Amino acid sequence: MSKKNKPTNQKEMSFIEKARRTQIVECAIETIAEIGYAQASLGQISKRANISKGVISYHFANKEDLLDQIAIEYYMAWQSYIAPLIEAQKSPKEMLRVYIESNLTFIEENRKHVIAVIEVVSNKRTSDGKFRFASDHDETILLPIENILTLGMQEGIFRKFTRSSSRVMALTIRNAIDGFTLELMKKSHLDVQEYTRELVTLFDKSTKK
Amino acid sequence: MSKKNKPTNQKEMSFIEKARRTQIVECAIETIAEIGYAQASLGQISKRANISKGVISYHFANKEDLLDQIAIEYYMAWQSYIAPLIEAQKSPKEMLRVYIESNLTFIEENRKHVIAVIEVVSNKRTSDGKFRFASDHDETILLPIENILTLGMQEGIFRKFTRSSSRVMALTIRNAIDGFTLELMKKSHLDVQEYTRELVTLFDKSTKK
Amino acid sequence: MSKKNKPTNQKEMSFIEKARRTQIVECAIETIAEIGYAQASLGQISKRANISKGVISYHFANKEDLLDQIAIEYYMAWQSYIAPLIEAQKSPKEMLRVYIESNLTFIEENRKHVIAVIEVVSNKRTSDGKFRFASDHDETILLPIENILTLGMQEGIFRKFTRSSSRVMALTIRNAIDGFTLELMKKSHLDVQEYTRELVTLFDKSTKK
Amino acid sequence: MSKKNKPTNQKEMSFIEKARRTQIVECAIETIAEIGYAQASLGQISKRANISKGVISYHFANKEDLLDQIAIEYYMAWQSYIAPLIEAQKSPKEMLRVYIESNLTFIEENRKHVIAVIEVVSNKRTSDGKFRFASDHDETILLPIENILTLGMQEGIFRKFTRSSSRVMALTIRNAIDGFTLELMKKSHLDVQEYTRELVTLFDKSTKK
DNA sequence: CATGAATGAGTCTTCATTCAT
DNA sequence: GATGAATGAAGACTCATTCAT
Repeated sequence: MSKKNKPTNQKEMSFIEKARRTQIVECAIETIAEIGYAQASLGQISKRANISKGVISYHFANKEDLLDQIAIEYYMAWQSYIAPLIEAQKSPKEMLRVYIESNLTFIEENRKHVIAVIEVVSNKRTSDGKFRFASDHDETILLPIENILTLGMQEGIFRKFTRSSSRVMALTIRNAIDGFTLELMKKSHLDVQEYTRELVTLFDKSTKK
Repeated sequence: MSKKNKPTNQKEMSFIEKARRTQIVECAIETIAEIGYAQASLGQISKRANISKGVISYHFANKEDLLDQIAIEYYMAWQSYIAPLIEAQKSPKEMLRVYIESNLTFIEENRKHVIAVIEVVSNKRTSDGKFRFASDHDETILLPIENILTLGMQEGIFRKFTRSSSRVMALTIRNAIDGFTLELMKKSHLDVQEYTRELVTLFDKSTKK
Repeated sequence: MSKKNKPTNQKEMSFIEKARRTQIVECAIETIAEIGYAQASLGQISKRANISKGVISYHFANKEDLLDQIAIEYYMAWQSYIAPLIEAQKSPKEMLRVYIESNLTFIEENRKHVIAVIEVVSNKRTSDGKFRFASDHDETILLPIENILTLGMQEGIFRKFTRSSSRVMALTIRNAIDGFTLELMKKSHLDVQEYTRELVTLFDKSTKK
Repeated sequence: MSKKNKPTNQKEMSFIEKARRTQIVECAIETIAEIGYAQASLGQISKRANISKGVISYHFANKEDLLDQIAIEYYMAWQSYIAPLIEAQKSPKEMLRVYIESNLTFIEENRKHVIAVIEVVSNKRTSDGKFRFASDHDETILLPIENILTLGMQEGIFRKFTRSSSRVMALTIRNAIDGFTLELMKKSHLDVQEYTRELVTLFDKSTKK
């Protein structure tokens, strides 16, 4: 069955098929993290995977399909790691702290994957030059943060946020987290604990009443 | 005389030479901003400049040279716009406010250039896969912010910052500013005034004693 | 036992084997007729047959073997449809009329198969670039027509034909019939009755004394 | 200037550009005639032209553009050879004779080109599997023949033709001529004079009153 | 100075074929 | 018998770079 028509339909995939795809995606992540998006050709990826170039084409409709998968898998792993930790918190303040902590922990433990996702996402444009993922990002990434802010405001713990100011706040938090990834790329011996503590303090202060 | 040996030595360039280079750099910026780093081939750039592909090769040692120039020119323009405004301020608090304000203003007025620089910098790696600009970034971009923070701390206006916490603070401020660019790419009708106000408030609170 | 050694030896084939081959050949015909010779990969054919690509390789020595089979089966079906109708005629004039009529009828009823055969035959070359089927064509396709012409000449019904002129006549008749197929491909609503009548008239006149 | 936007706009082409294109088109013709449409890759063509593969891509937007050019150039050469000869004739009967004669002569003198055109045209399909050139063919190739037939009928020299019967007649004439090309491919020592004479006789009889 | 032309390495993709299960 | 998986060669096309004019 061709992958052309249902590239992401995992329901009908055999176990071995899923394993292969996962392996290839992992190699793609490794490759992008190591040599960068621009240099990460299918040839480079297949070389690292010790497979023939054709295997990738066999399991993925095209390069875009493979690259998308990197983002999709990452998002799912991220989601299932972060969400329960947040939900376990009672106060918005704790939620925000845990959001920052868990994100940084997740990033540290999945360095290469995060790097690869960032490269893929930031290089992804539609044929008319517009960015893809733009609208997705707001709904799936920012909204949860904004919800925490709104909750904190309603409970009287956080300062007052308008629509627009909670959006800027959420963006800044997210940018701080994403920026941490880049910092981690440059300095692999970064003290994550400390970085986390500082960010928590910073946003604790900036959200306080 | 070929540019091979002295690609960035502007001293010996004739006026016409400089003009040509500037024109090409501008077209490169335009091109990258419009269609993205990956699609911005020398062919595309020369097409937008209405010149032959060879001209670029004549004036720049290679593509990398051209791309670097985008970052260099941007940094210089940025520097000469921001620096005097900061220096005109008396208190660290005002400096920080002006830093944020002037950066956002500068970005809004140079959208395409900023976008291009971000694409170039984030895709630039050395042949062994490491990021270039990494060390530059700390000294030229972060240090000035850290200096403001240190000053504010010494004057007793800002809270206490350790080496590491002022670094995280500076990074977060910078990430907020850079992130604003991306937001501006996605939503061109963004209210810059408002965004600026929110960021100033946010970092005012987070640096306060 | 692999088909490698006796790809066309139908004697030793089991019933199921024959059925499978027939099914695959039919799908190949369908595919070529629909998307053209160049696009008709084994993948496309197997997709239409709802079988795996490997099955084709299992039942046919190679792609060429499968393609040849299309021509062979067609020729046999054509032969057994046409021959008895011709033989049932008494006069050469009637034979010619029936030849034309029966060919056009056969073509109309086997559109896809004819199209596929034409595509296969016209794209088939030996490794040194020469056409295959070239010599076959003369003996199996043209000779029967020439025989009718000779007969008609001997009986004094047709005009005089030399070796060479009966060959040209036969070729022209055959070209008219094959050309009808192409016309049918372009205009599926062609009035076959009418087309037949015109051709019969045309060649009736051109063979008359 | 990219060939993408104006692949066939010959007005703006320099002399040297036209020469190169012509040379490449000629090599493409040679290649297709020799090894067939399916085997005629850009690599094969460039090899025969003793140029790098990239040169073809430089001068033609894509393979289709090159292949189309073969047909276009042929049609123009054919047109300018045939048309004046026909127009010089006074009676429809002579026109038909000259049409057949000049076509066969032209084909003999441009064997390879004709072969290439036939292969290109017969393999050309749109993305949905339909033939291209189909509608063109009727207007540019068949109409002129039909006009001769109509004229002959009006002058009382030819037998009566309805819309549909003149179409079939024209098709048959054209098929005879195109079929001659295939015959010439198979038997290069064909006596063209004789073939021509036979065809003229054949269609003379079949159009007579 | 500028250009058009050419190159050749490299990109993604397709495909006939093989093979272990 | 049948299949999914894998291969590797070949395909068209892109592009940074070089060079003669």
